[in-house]
Amino acid sequence: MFSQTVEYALRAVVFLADRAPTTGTTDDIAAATLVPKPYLVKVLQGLARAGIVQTQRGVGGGVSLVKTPAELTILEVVNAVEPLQRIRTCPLGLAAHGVKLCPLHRRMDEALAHVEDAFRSTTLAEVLAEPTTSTPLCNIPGGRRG
Amino acid sequence: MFSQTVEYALRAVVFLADRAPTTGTTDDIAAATLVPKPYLVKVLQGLARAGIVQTQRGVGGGVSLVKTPAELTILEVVNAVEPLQRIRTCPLGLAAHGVKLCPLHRRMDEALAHVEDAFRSTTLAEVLAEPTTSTPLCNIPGGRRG
DNA sequence: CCTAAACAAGATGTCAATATCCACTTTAAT
DNA sequence: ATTAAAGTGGATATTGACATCTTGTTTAGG
Repeated sequence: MFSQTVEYALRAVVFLADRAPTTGTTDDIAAATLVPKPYLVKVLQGLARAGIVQTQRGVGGGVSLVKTPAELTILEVVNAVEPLQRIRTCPLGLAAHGVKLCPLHRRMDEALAHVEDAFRSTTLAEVLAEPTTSTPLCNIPGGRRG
Repeated sequence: MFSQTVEYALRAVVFLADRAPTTGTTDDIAAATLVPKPYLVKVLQGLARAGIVQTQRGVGGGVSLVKTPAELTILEVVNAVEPLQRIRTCPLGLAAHGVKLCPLHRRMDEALAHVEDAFRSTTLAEVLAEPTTSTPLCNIPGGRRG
């Protein structure tokens, strides 16, 4: 349902949010998130182009969030790497049929809308602040759950 | 978000539900749903294996629903061709971390759960019965909306 | 200036989803 | 029996997501 790339982007952003406003190197992020580093680099470049993260080259450089975790929503991250595609016109694409969705596609789009809403109303800070009773599940060295 | 195959399967099933319990040939279905026929055939074979549709070979044969539209849910169709994959363990896959999800993946899974619930609680009959004020958007010749 | 750390970017490889093609089997009707 | 409609199943493109490789650019610090 959610692509690998979205999953990877979210992991990276959660990691960065956890140590915000400090920067992390791509090596740090790859190690913590278990994302293949060469691919992680591409994902991070996409996040940088979208203005989600900023990068600093050279010795002591790294990647950091542009916004604070409290200002950044899951939806922004998802849309940065792979825009959540709502159904806006009937996929059958019959021009004569106008823009209103048939009942089937209206239902499917409603499901998408729910996901979109849930993601829009959740900030990274909320994700990090959530009380967790279980053992750590995100591999953040030294993090609250790691 | 939803694959092409799921979209195609749903179109085909909606078409069949609209003319249930009459059968339709793959040519009929392909023409109405605008699904490439050779691929539609594969999708229908999957639906047949999953027990969603039944097929009849030979002259006068075709495809029809096994259940009535009132008994068949969108979720059954979706799961038949591409099971909706809930997140059951943290994708980081760290064995030592048990089975409870971290806050990030719990949120993602909640979104999936909402989609699953919406699909489970919607029958094909409900989709077809829905009042529609717009021009027809599913290309069902002679159908209520076509 | 020189070096090593660290990100950038384009080229390439891999694989599964999507889509098509073709030879075969089943079946109703004549 | 013969024929033509109609589904079956395996082999074969095609495409884009996922992943990797290699070379280049930026930058802090000595």
